[in-house]
Amino acid sequence: MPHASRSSAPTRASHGSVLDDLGLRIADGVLAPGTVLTLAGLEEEYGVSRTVIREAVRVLEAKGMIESRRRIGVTITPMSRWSVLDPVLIRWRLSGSTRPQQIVALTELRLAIEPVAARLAAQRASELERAEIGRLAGLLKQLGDAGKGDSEEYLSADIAFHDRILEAGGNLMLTAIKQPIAEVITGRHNAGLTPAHPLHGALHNHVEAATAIVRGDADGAERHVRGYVETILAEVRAEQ
Amino acid sequence: MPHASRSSAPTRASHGSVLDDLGLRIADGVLAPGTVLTLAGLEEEYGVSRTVIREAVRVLEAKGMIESRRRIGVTITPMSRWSVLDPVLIRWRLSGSTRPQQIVALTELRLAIEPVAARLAAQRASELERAEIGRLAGLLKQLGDAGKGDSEEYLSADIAFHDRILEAGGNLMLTAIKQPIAEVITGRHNAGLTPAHPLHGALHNHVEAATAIVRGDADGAERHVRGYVETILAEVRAEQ
DNA sequence: TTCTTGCAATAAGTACGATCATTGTGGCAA
DNA sequence: TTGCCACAATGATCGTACTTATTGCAAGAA
Repeated sequence: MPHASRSSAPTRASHGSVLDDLGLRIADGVLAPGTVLTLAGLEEEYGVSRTVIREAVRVLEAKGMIESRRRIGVTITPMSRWSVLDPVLIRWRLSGSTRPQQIVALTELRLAIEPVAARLAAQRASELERAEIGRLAGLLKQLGDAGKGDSEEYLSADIAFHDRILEAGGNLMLTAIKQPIAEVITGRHNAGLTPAHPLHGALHNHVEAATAIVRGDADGAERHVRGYVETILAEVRAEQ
Repeated sequence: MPHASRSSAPTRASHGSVLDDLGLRIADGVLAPGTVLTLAGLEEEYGVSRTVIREAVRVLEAKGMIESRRRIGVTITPMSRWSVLDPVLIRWRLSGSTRPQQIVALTELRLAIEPVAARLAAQRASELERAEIGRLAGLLKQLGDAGKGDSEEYLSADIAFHDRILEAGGNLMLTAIKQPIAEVITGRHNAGLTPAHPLHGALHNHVEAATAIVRGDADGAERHVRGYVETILAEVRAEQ
């Protein structure tokens, strides 16, 4: 028996919602790899036209999540072929049941990317960028010392700090993980996982990293950024 | 006057070829950010139906390369919003006029990812994976010493070596860059940029990295992998 | 029995025309 | 000048029809 229609009322923004729902279900494993669907079935299930289903399927296919073959249908592909760095896919996986593992995987990715971005930033950042990174580090320190590590202000300064470093690295491939990182930071903040008084070592590393970037010390920048990402990684691994 | 049709003969595999051509033109800057197209115009230009154009547009939209708005048309978005880690987009950029910059950017990404993957591999790899990595390093050494650094055999062993390390790291987000890396390695090989006698230091680093992974020495693995990626980075920067 | 060949069924791929929905723009009135 | 409103442009969705590739199965040959 086919699934019941998921949208009793005529849905707005069909493409987006179908894509999002399908993507979520696949990313979360509800539709396991190997599962075979048909366009006709999806058409009925979502109560939308062929066009909408096809476009959603094409997008998912472009992300490597499904494979469409004549005479067979639409097959969910094994996770090893997914474009796991795709921002949208990362969001889907962060909102599914595998969120904890995703956060660890993403933090490992941060451990790879951020120190190198910091090194490049120390070499390439403009004066404006250096000043801004220094300013943000000072703000973080000030807020942290004042016991406001769990405030909205700290959160936005934290995100901005990491964003500016990634940007100052001057390599778009390194800045590409900005958004997922911001989402993880925000998620941890909203879950109450960021203490009012940040760990002294981590805060110190932030300030030192900024100082190193400002004065063009590539080794120092890399080392201190690695230092605080390792702190975060230890935390998220412990939380799992 | 609209462009002449690009396909006089009724094209096979319409979706793929339209997507590829459009993606290439955007990635290469032939269609610059800000350029506005219309579905009708594309339909006529490629001589295919709306269905095909729409699906290609959706996929490019999912990659952040274009934005489709009613009453306006389809606009090429600024590069800062592209999903530059998308394997297909990387391939497009590697085959366009910006190939040299892409190779440098990708190698900087390797400098971030591979050492961390090697560290994780030293901690997590299975016995089978360790053995395979050791075997491949031995093969590379043997071929390199024999002056076969420019052979097909060396090329495939080199790619396999890097792939196995990324896989053994056990983090899909780190393995995601396998394919682009392989393409760059292959491209440099085919361009005659890999010498028959590989640089002694680089070869040594490969062997030492493998040894470190085999014996579970995370620091050593990370250090030696970073060593040879830095060598490669210096080379590709010099080639630019 | 076993292998090849061809037919038929299936489901995706492509095409087309109609209609809906949104939104920028220009005109008109206050 | 300002603000409201109607119009038109264009993507979004729909439904249908036709095309093509793939696969399974059956019939026939070896």
